[in-house]
Amino acid sequence: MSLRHALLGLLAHGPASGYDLTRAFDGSIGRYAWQAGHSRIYPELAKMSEAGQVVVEETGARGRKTYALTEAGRHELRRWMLHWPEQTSVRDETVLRMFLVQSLEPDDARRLLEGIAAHCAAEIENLRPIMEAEDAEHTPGDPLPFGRLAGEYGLRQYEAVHGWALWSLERLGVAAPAGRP
Amino acid sequence: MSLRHALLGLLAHGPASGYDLTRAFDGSIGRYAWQAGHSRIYPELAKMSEAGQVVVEETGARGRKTYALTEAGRHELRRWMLHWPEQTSVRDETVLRMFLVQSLEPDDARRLLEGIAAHCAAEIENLRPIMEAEDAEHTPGDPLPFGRLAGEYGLRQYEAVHGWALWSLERLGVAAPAGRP
DNA sequence: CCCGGACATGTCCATGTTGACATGTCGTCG
DNA sequence: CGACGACATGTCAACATGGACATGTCCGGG
Repeated sequence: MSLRHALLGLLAHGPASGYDLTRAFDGSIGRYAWQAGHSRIYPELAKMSEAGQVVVEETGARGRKTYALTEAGRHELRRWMLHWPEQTSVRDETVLRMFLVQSLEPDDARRLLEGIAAHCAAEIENLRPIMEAEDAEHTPGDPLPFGRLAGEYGLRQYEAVHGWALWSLERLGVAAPAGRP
Repeated sequence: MSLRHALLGLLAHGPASGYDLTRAFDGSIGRYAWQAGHSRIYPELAKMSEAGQVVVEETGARGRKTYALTEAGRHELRRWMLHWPEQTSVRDETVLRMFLVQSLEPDDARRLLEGIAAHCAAEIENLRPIMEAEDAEHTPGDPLPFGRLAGEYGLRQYEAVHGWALWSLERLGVAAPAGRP
């Protein structure tokens, strides 16, 4: 049921077409939070329209339909954001792999953790300059660029995983290539 | 397709029945990594058995079937663990909410972030003593208890989210209850 | 000895999701 | 002016999933 809320949330910062929303899911939201292809987005927008949560604000060239939130839609988004259920839905392949590291032979585990650490380090190198550039352009007092919080979240996530991988290597007792007694 | 790998990974540290595996999913793996109920687990075990990745090692009381990994199963688990696809499957309601914080009115966003920070702080309070107790019991040199790495991951995750929520409150300019000029 | 709760396995259906198929338009570059 | 790539929307079949339904067993306490 969360696809609907993802769409409501994306529409909250301005009207968009199904195509625009599809591209949004190609970005970090699809990478870290929730995946969706156009084949689910178009029918869901239609259902949301039926439910009165969005309206077709404008019909443009090539059949483009620009959707906008209604009051009901905004209300439903707010309700969902502020009302967290006890158990939320999670399905994350990456985290699953981390839970299962200990099912590997120590040698494989070491290689995997080293790979994770390297990958995180690379992503951090990649993300940090983007965030810093965004902050440099930003006038204090202005609203933050949409996605700035999400970007920071991603960065801190990578830092946490990086730290975890290094800690795990040490705890597995295979991280001392320089050799200790 | 990852349910299969979750089951293979759980079976890697010892034979278990469908019932045992169901209970494993009630724990932290189901909370942070991958959810599954018994209605999916039993059929999946049957299919895995057909595929030769597991075998019924023992049939006990009450129709209990204890499954064990085969060589093929272990091989498939290893393949999956070491071979990461470019795009992994993610669907996380909590992260989605974090991505959409900026779609709320500033006042709602503040309340939400404060709630997140408080929740994380509570979970950290809860988890840290468990980890410390486990470490105190642990003899250096022995293999780590299964799940120790996962627990550490959860702890660091909460710490990261906690830090992010506080940072976000500050960046939104609503975090100075003591008042600055 | 009987009852309740934990143990234990399964099926079924409505809904959610993925990937392939299908169709057509607009703008631009050669 | 023709081809190509990006824009744009949709459907459908196969598969995954979650929750309800269904069934039966073992064990300990009253």
